[in-house]
Amino acid sequence: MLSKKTKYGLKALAYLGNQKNRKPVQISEIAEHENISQKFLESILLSLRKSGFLSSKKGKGGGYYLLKDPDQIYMTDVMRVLEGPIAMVPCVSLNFYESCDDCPDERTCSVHKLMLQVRDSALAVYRNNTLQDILCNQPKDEK
Amino acid sequence: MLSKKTKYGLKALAYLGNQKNRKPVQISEIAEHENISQKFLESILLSLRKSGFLSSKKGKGGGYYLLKDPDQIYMTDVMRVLEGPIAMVPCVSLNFYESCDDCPDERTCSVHKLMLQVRDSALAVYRNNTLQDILCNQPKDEK
DNA sequence: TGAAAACTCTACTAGATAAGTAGGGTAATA
DNA sequence: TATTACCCTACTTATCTAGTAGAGTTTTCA
Repeated sequence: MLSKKTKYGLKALAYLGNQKNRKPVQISEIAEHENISQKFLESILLSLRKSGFLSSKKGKGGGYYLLKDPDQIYMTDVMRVLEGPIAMVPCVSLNFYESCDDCPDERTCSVHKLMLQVRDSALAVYRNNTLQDILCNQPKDEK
Repeated sequence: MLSKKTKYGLKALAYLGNQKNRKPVQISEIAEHENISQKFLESILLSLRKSGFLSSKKGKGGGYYLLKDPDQIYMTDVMRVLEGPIAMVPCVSLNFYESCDDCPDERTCSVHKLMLQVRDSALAVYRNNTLQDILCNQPKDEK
């Protein structure tokens, strides 16, 4: 299952991506618009900021804004920060590899064989989508 | 993450699939060979039996055995029984659909848009794999 | 027949994780 | 300089996972 953290994080990113300009948007505005607990959203935006997707401005008129254009923000990176490993088992993870302590040989492991394919297919989707691709306001000037 | 239940269930199915004949195999044998707690495995095999993948024989010389040939056991069905919905959010689930209470419109939801693709890609993998495909002893007579 | 082998079922539990809550602190801006 | 709004830590509640415990039932073989 997708965690609420990931779900809310994606929605917040999309909300920021849908802004006409890159003026800071207050947490309270995002929280209200997307039906998210404000305090919970704070912690999520914080981790997105620490990972380099967002920046923030303090004081009156402050808030969060995207650091990059939506078409430069890949879902692969977003998902790894919000949800963690893309693989369903550590023994097929690219970035978080760990061997299974109960499995004598990965090469003959049925689970490994299946999960490797699942990981590759998920990865293909995430690599093929940027934030731009999942916005509702698609730009009119398509390439 | 893949639950241990699913992992063990897949391993047990693969173990049975790798048997030369379809004689019943004892729980204890599977548990020992695959490093699984016997009691936990019991409950997993029970649910696989109730779902029609396995049958069991009681008494001396009893055990579990596959009801169908490995190439007739689809991962789509196995995963749904062991792990539950294949979709990462209920609003894109084929068999366990539920609308999100916090989302005003699925058609403009970024999360929906992305997770729909993820579901489809995972589904494609599971539909394309039977138990036969993930065994280590592939039959020599390929079609 | 009867005892042992082996599955069946219910109930309980420790530990981890998710999802939030609470509340004070700090920095920036009008 | 007061207000706005981000920043951070600690705590809590609920749910789920991965078992554990133990008694019960059925079947088979000697």
